[in-house]
Amino acid sequence: MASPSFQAPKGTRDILAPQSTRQRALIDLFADTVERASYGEVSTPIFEDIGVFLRLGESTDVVTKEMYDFEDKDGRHIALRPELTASVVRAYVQHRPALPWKVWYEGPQFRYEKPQAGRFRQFTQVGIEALGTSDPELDVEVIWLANQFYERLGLRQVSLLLNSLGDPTCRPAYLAALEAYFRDHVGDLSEQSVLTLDLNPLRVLDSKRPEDQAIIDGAPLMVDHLTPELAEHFGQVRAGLDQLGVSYHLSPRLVRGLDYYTLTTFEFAADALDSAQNAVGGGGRYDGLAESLGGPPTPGIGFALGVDRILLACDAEGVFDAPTIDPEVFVVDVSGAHVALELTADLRNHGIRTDRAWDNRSMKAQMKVSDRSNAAFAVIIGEDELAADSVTVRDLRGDTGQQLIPRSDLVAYLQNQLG
RNA sequence: GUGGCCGUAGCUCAGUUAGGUAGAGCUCCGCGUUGUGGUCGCGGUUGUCGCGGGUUCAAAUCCCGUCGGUCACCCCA
Repeated sequence: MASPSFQAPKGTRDILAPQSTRQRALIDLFADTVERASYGEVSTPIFEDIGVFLRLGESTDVVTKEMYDFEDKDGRHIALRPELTASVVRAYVQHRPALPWKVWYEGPQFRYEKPQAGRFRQFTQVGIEALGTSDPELDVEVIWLANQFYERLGLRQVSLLLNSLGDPTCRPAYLAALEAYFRDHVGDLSEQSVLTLDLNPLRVLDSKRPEDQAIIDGAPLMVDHLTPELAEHFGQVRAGLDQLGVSYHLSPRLVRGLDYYTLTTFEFAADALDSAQNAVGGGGRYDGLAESLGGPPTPGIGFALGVDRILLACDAEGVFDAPTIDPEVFVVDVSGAHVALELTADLRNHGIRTDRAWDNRSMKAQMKVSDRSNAAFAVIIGEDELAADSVTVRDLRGDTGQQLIPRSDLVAYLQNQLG
């Protein structure tokens, strides 16, 4: 070990196979799920003008404490994206695609947090956003898609929490009532929650401190303060979910971390995870966001799902194994004539996953490596085979033994054997 | 950001309580087969004991700092 020794920065990880293969398979499954519903992929920059993210809210840690921001060489104030909804809405405002605009995304995001299980400084999310209609059936489609994705992964212990957060016509009155209530009980609240109360009374509802629970349980609820129109919207969302057989728990104290959310709000919790970070997805409406980013008033709804946490949940439930990338065939060449070079190329060109040994090692050593590769067959070339323009194919898994195959028949023979 | 626990070979870990110049299993490499793996037997390689200071005749072991991991709060996906 030489003097400078480096490791991946705090809160970041190198993801090696088979985990990387598994993550890609998860993203492929997500893409398949949402592309069936006509969501197209959108790919936005990993960094943005910091102003894009400042619209997310002044009372959220994601914006105030956790952004990676810096000035570039021309003095632009840049931030690594801490989430993707703002970037997508920025792209919408910039390009003005036809409405409704339905998109999906995947990619890394960055938050300067203290790492713990299921929480990283660089983490991957997949998600969708749909802009351009307030139709409650769109809310249902969005929630159903997330639910569908969890089901296709094989997860069974994911529960959906549902709430409505109102909108600017009715939330201020509710916030005033909520704050007044907490002020009346400020002596019994935890110190943390008193601080939170000054920033955003709504977020006090999210406290997990035991001493706050009794007070939170008695707090006024947003759902009781919705305007008739919004109550109707929420009712239609619930009716739609019922119609599709999507089960959910009404969670009148559910709030979200980012300030842009309105109306329908939801979160998915992995019950198989016993850690504190068991939220594997969340989302909702954000009907004012496009306007705040300089666009026309445009309703929108979407969700983001945490890939790392979903994979932890898959581990906990023992589902969604990594697909294999083991070779089907392993080439052992002791001919001294560099046959492996063209043989592997030939097999790969015919779509057969093929690996080989290196360094001119002994046959014994090469056979050992071929066994370890999990390949089904070893293709062996020595001097005898070379002279006969043939190869020996050895069955490494079954009991077929081995046989001499003419070189010209090899591909067909293997394709037949491999099914 | 606050607090608890942890950091020894590639991996999993013992050794830390009562300081005395580093161990096990697995992996890996070779041999037992002169062209054949998986089982078995034999032999072998690998560590600045996370890093930096300090105490001591002597530190993996005690002290301080630091980096990293982990758990809870917080935050959130």
